[in-house]
Amino acid sequence: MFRIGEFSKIAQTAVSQLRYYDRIGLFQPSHTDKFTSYRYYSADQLPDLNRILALKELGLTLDQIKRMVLDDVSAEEIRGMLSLRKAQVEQTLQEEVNRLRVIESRLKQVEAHGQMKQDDVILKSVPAQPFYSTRNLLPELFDGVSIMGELMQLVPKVVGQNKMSHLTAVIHGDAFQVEKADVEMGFLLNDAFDMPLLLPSGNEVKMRILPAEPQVISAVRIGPFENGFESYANLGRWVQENGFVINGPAREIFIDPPTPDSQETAVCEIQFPVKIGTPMLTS
Amino acid sequence: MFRIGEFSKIAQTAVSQLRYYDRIGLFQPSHTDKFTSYRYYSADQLPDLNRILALKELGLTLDQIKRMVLDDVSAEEIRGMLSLRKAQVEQTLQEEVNRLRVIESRLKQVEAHGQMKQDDVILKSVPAQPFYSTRNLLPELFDGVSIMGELMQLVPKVVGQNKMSHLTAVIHGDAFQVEKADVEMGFLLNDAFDMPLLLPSGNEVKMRILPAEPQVISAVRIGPFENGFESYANLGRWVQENGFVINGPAREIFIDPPTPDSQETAVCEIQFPVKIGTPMLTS
DNA sequence: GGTTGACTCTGAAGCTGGATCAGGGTTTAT
DNA sequence: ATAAACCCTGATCCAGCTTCAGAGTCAACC
Repeated sequence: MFRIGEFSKIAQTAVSQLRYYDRIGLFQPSHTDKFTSYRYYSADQLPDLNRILALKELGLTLDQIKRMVLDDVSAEEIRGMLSLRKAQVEQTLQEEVNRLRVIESRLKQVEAHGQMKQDDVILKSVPAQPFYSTRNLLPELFDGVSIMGELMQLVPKVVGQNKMSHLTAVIHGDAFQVEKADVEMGFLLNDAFDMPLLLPSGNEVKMRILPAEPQVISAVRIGPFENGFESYANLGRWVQENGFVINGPAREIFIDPPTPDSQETAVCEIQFPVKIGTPMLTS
Repeated sequence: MFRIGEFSKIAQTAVSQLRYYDRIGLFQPSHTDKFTSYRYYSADQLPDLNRILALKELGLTLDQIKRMVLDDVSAEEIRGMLSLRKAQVEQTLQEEVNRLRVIESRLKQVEAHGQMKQDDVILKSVPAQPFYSTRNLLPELFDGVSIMGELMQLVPKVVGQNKMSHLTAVIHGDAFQVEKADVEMGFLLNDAFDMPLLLPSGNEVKMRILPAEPQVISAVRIGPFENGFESYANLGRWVQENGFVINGPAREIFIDPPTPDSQETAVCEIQFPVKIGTPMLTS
C-alpha cells in the first residue's frame, strides 16, 4: 500500500489530480483510513489508472471515461464514442493547420512591413436570407447609385421598415472589374415578401432567397466607394496567402448606407464566399 | 447606432460575448446610456471588433489581444507573440496527429475484437535517476532471480531503506529474447551513493545515473514473470500501430516485488523508451 | 394611455479539469 | 520530544464565455 504522494510519483500523476479523481468517483483508493481519511493505493490499481490516463490522452472527457471504465458498456457504444472523437480530432486538426498558415502569413507580413495591417479579414458563415432585389448589367459601376436611390426611396414604402434588413449588392461578374458590371441590388429581408415592384427606371424588384454560405471572408470598408479597392485587394491577398479560393459572387452589405451628405462615414461589409483551395506548395 | 442585439447579428457575435468584452474592457460600445445602461454600438466599430475576432482565431488569449489592440505595441513584440503562438500550434498539431493515430488503432481493435483490451499502454516521460546496479550476461533470464535475492538482502543494509526506491532491471539485449540476456539489476535511489558493493556471487554493484527519457511507453504486469510476455506483446504491437520505434533498453520496475510467497500479486511496470518513427504508409 | 411582447440590464452561478492555498491533523526520523 | 515531511478538507481561482433570475425599457398596436 502506498500513500498518495508515493503513488503519485509512481503513476506520474499530480496528487491534486488523484484527489480530484477520488472526489468525482472516477478512480478511488483501494482503502481509506476511517479515522485519518488518509488515502491508500495498492500497486495493482496502476493498470486501472493507466487505462484512464490513456483514454484521457485521446481527449475523451472524464465523464465519458467514467462510463467506459465503471459501467460496462458495449463494444458498439465504445465504437460510437471513439468515432465521434475521431471526427472531432480531424476537425481540430484541420483548424490547427489553417491557424498555422494564417499565423505564418501574418509573421511574414510583420517581418516585411514592420506592422500589422490588413488584419481585419475574418472567416465566418452566413445564413440564407430573403433578398428583394433587381439585377442589372451596368455600363459603369457608378450607374448603380441612381438605382440605389430609387430602392432606398420606394422599397420601405411597399415592404415596411420593420421587415427590412440591410441594403445589399451582389456582384455577379468579376468583382475586380469595373466596367460592364453585373450587379444585383436590393434589401435583405427578415421575412419573405413575394410582391414584385417596378422602379421608375424600369427595373423590376423581386424576392429570391440568397443562399447560405458556410464560409465567407469578410472585411469592412469605411468611407466612400473608392476606398473599397483597398479592401478588395486585402481580401484577394488574404485568399491567396491562406490557401483558399473564391467560390461565388461577392456581396456588399451597406451597414451604414452612404447618403449624399454622409459619404465619409458610410460603412460597408464586403463578403466573398470561399472554399479551401488545393494545398499550396510551400516547400 | 445599433443596440446590442442588432449589432450582434451584424457581427455574428453572441450578445453575451459582447457584454463580456465590455466588462473586461476589450471592446466597448461607442456610447452607453447613462440612465438605462443600454449599450449602443456604431457601424464603424465593426473593423475593430473584426480585428479582435481575427486575432482570437489565431488562438491568442484575450489578454494578449487586449495588449495588441489597445496599447500600441512594437512590431518586434508582435513578432514575438506570433512566433510563440506558432510554436504552440505546431506542438498541438503534432499531438493531434498522434491522437488521431491512436484513436484509429483503437477503433480498428474494437471493430476486430469487439472489445477494448490492451488499453493500459501509456506514453510518459521519466527523469534521470541514480541506479545502484550490477550488469550480467545471463545464460537464462531465470538466473536473474538469485541475483535479485542477494540485492534485496544486502543493498538495504549498506544504502539504507529510506534512500532506496524501486527494485529495477534494465534489459540491454534484445528484450524479446530469453537466452543469453544482457540484464542490469539493482535499485533506483533517491540520492547518489557512490560506494560499490561486492555480492557473494561475485557481482559488483555500482551506482550510475540512469538517463532521463523524454518518451517511454509503459505497461503494468500483475503476477509472475510469465505474464510478462503478454505485456511485451502488447507494447510491441502498440509501438508498431502508433508509428513509434523503440529507442533504448527496456526497463522493468518492480513496484510490488515478487517474493516466493507473493508471486501472484507482484506488480511490475515495463517501460520502453521510444521515439517517433518514420511515418507509416497508411494509404 | 394602457398593454403586450421583444429587448435589455445587472449580478451570480456554472462549465472543465484540475492547481493552489489556508488551517489543521498525522507519521516518521532523529 | 520535536522537527520535517506528509496528508486532510474545503474554499477559491483559472479562461472565456453561457445561462439564469429578476427587474427595467422600448416600440407598436388598440
